[in-house]
Amino acid sequence: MDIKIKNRLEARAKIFKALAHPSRVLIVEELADGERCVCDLTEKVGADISTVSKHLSVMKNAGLVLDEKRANQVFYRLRMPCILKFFDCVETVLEDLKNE
Amino acid sequence: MDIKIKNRLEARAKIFKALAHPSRVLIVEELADGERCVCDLTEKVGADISTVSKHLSVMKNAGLVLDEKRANQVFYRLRMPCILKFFDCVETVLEDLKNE
DNA sequence: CAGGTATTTGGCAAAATAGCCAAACAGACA
DNA sequence: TGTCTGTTTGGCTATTTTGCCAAATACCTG
Repeated sequence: MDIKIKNRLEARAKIFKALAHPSRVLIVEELADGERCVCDLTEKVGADISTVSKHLSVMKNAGLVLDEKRANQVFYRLRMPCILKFFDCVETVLEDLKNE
Repeated sequence: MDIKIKNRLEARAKIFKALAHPSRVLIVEELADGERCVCDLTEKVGADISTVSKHLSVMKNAGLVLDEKRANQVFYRLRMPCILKFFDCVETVLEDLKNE
């Protein structure tokens, strides 16, 4: 397969991968309301802080979130508002599945 | 965490997982043009037909595609047109990343 | 029914991902 | 500087995912 096409497919898949975990979905939902520090997200997710930090790193690496250090806290926020529209679509899919 | 919330997060993550692989991204792109038989998709993807069949099974299980057997071929098609809007959004994300 | 094509399934090995702990780091502030 | 808080990184094991082959299945056609 053409290397260029392959790269494009991998780039797209990387973004979906960054969303393909329940904790990361929760993180996106939280960030939809505005920025959050790692500590807030850790509490919500209910996992070890190192685990949450690694999730955030995956999401940052995929371009889904931005981070900003202020004092000794790091705040994350959604980089792409359109991500939220994904979620509406997913909701539609799920509703549709329920009505079978 | 509330079991209900957990189920919702997992349901959403399942859909993203079904998109989180380069071959499956390619399959969605192909199906955007209309239904395809497994043999067509196998040729495009360039993997073993059993591999492609398993990818399709993941996607079907997540509710992304529908299958229909006609004669001795199985045709797959996108179940949710809004999935394609996902892709537009992803494209925006990628463009944005490029311009850094 | 026999043989052919198209697809799915079982099984296994390789690769990728997840999650915890402990250790390292960074910044604030006495 | 020493210590405290918040975060990231390294390292390890456990789990999940991927992809091939071989075998099973489904349907058509002679």
